[in-house]
Amino acid sequence: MDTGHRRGRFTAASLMKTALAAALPPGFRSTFFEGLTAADSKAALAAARQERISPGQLLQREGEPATRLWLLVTGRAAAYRLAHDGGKLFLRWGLPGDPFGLATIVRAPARYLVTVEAVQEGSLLAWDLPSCRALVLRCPSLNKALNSVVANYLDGLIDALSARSFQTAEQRLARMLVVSARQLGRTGPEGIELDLTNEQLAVTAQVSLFTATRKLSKWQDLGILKKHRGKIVLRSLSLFESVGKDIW
Amino acid sequence: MDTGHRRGRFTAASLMKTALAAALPPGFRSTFFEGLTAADSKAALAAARQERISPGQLLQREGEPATRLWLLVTGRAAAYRLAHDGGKLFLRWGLPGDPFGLATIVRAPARYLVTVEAVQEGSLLAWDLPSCRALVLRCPSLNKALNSVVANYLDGLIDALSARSFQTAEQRLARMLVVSARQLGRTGPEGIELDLTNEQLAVTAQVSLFTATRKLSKWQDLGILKKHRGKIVLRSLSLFESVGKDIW
DNA sequence: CGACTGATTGACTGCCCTCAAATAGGGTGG
DNA sequence: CCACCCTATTTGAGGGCAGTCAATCAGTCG
Repeated sequence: MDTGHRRGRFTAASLMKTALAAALPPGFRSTFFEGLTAADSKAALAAARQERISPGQLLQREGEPATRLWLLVTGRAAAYRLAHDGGKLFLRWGLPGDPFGLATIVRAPARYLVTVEAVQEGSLLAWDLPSCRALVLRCPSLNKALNSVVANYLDGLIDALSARSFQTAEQRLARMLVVSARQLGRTGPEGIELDLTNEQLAVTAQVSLFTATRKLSKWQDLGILKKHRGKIVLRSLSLFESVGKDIW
Repeated sequence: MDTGHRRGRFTAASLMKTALAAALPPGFRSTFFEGLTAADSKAALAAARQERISPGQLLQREGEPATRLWLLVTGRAAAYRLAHDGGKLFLRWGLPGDPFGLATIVRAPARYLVTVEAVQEGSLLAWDLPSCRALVLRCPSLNKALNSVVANYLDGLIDALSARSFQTAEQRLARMLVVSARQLGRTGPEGIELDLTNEQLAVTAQVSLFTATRKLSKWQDLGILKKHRGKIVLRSLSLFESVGKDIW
């Protein structure tokens, strides 16, 4: 069990004493814990339950009563809303440290706003309803932190709506490449590597699979990116940033 | 000065004693005050400043430092985001009782997320930064209430994005007619009356002015609505509701 | 009776989606 | 190592929704 002494600002020795914390990856950080005292964080961790997740697994379903708050610990998740015909409206990626199920605390009546699905193997940390209530009672500052998180969602959503309304398919694709690269890109020898299939990119950029393929091919011909199966390598972000803006 | 004794749940006699409250329209209600004690509401009112507004006036500008929280008291406002080319991305209507400038409390650093413009004569009630801080200190429950409000914005935004992505121009128009009718419709002798120009409707439904005109004409020919200059009369909401859904 | 703003209609255009069909990568079992 | 399968990807042809542009008509107000 790797408990190496990293200098993550949150993995204080005190936390490492709990059994659960020992199972957390080293260097694990979450906006959710920022603003909580170490003691509060410890208490929160003690009340949480850990769980493994697999690709395709639904972590919460929109419309269902919100009964738990959870944190993605490892892996990747996707938040989307379902269309009536079963289509998926991609909203955002979930990465290690991202909180979900905020509706459990925030809304009344508490119902999940979105559907969240795991897209990689991983694990999460969950609090049931009684634990949530205890948590907010114990930490009033939590509400303010949540406000901030939700406000950021708002901002991102407005951006997405703006993109969908004013930008062309090509611009949305470029924008999504940049956004995704920032979130889930690794720096490799030839540029920024992204584990995304054409289809995933198409869904996230709100573009048909075919136009996504065409634009990617075009960009590959131009030499500003390289593709393999299920993987995209961007030579540089700035090129795509300039396409994503609608300044020209 | 009309101080008739309505049974609005908020216009308690105690509030009416303040000078400002006397200037409030009778029956005035706001989600913002729900969950505040009468004493807190009174204190809040005492700290507020009232202001008149006129059509076209910008009440807040996206990106600018958020320095005040305010409540629309009378009139109508529109919240939108600007595109780079000056185009407007309509987000929602503001009606009497609606709070704005929540970023002042919620975000750090505090910057307005959206631009808000008055579209009718009216008035607002504003709190400056010091008053805001005092208010949240005095009323911790405010944070929870704000959470709820912001979560509702989120929900509405996701719906809008969903509509923009999965629905046709016609469906979006029908949906927007329903949404607008609920918010600013009056019940008249021939149906629900809406003060909207074709252009306003087009902007709110994210449709070009011309397609809006065409669809409205079509619906008028079908006899399910009637138009005058700057005014639309819907015979019944249910017809448009069924168009708005994408069940068929 | 102009002047202005709002509404209408037609013709044209283009982005991007749909559908069909073929190709290629990557893993598996024989 | 090769045959095979399944999935990801590519490419072309065709079509439709809805946007742009231009011109005209119709209320309203001074």
